[in-house]
Amino acid sequence: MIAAYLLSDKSLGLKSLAFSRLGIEMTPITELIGAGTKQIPMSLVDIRQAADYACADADVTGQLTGLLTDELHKQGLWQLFNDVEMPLVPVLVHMERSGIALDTELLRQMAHRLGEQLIKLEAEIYNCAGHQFNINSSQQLGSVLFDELKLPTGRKTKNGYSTGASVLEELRGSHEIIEHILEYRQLTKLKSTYIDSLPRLVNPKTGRVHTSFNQTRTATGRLSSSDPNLQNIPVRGELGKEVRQAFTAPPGSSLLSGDYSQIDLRSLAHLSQDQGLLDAFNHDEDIHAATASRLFNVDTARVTDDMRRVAKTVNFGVIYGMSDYGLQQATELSRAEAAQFITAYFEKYPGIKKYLEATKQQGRDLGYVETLLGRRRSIPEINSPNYQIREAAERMAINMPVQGTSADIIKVAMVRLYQEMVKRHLKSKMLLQVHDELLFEVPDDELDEMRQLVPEVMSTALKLSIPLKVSINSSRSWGELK
DNA sequence: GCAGTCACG
DNA sequence: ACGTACGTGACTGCG
Repeated sequence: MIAAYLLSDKSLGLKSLAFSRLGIEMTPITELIGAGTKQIPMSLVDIRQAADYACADADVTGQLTGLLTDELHKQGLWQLFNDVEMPLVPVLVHMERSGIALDTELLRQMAHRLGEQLIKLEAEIYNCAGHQFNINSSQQLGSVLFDELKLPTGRKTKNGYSTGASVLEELRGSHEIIEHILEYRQLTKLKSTYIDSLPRLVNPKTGRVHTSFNQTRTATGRLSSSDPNLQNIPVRGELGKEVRQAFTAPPGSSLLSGDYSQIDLRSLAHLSQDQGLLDAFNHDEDIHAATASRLFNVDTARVTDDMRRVAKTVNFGVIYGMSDYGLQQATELSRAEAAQFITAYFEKYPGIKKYLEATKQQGRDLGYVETLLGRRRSIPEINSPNYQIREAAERMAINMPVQGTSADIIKVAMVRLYQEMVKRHLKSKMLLQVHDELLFEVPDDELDEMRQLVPEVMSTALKLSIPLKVSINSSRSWGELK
């Protein structure tokens, strides 16, 4: 763990660490195949040889421990490692081993229904095009839309026309085929990635779906989830919610979720100490409405839905280092209006502007940026002479401390909650983490206690300059949680 | 194995 | 003048 954590790049495994830190060359187990060699799966290796390799692994890991521990101390990262990341390991083990129950019958019904719908959609698309083609091929689709049907071309990719959803959205109304394609894309995505795949992944021994939570994979300190990814289960739209309904609690229990409200903007408020943002959260205001009121110079009560929508986009955009062009693309605004809104935003929140500038400056001076708990991201390209590379690096530098501080917070909450649940001998299980949400399986007789415990621990995980607000919901399925 | 696309926060 | 919002993972097509 210590080696993997310090150098989280996935290409830097034990083998390369052994070489760079200890000068030890570790040879993989290979066999000769023709002219080259091929790695043999461990399951097929002779047991004596496997033992030697296992001992070498343990030996090298032991030798690395001292070196890397020193380095963590020198970089001020020991506390984060020792008090957060290491205690998180058994929590993630528990979550992975627990798995989550899946209503495969519901998914099979959906698969059948969507299959029939897709056949009809295909026919309509072929009819519009005048011939059959592979709708899943963006190359073929681009040729149908832009060469044959002569629709106005938008962005291009390196291999041809872009046919992404944002391009198609702008073509909506110009031809009947566009809407069919958008629907086709949505249905095939959900069907192939979730509805058809998930039932195959139910473990026959446990009858549940078990993900892997990757602790050393991201540049910001977030977790990721893979095989299957349970952090990107659909939620938007009717169909999305229906997929989520297939994630269920067994009889006699419920699923319970604790969600941080606006955690990234709260992280930003704390990091920047911007007075306006702090005040808004301290008064528990609707943050997007509060921003709208400032941007449009109207009372909060007179903020319209449209004004709030723009403010929400700007609030998120700021966390990502958005440009006027980016804001224009994401809204109905013109480029000039978008630029005006960004200027206005920083005038109304001067603390945020100062903070973002200081963060970029730290990146330039030290070569890295950091979160509330000192987690670092190296930003070597922030001094690049190439405008494009440098700007991209600045956006990473702006975003990482915010996203990473939120990750710090929820990780601490997970460790504390798990330890408290063990201490109280609760049978409830922590199942999933989705960046600002924790999902639990809770026996009926523990529901009252967990509904109190989860928000209590989540909201006090770290003490910030503003309250951490947590919403709590329980239901028989993930899709019915609101 | 990469490119394009799209699901999530 | 440049290209254009951060972080992920999975699926399909294609060479």
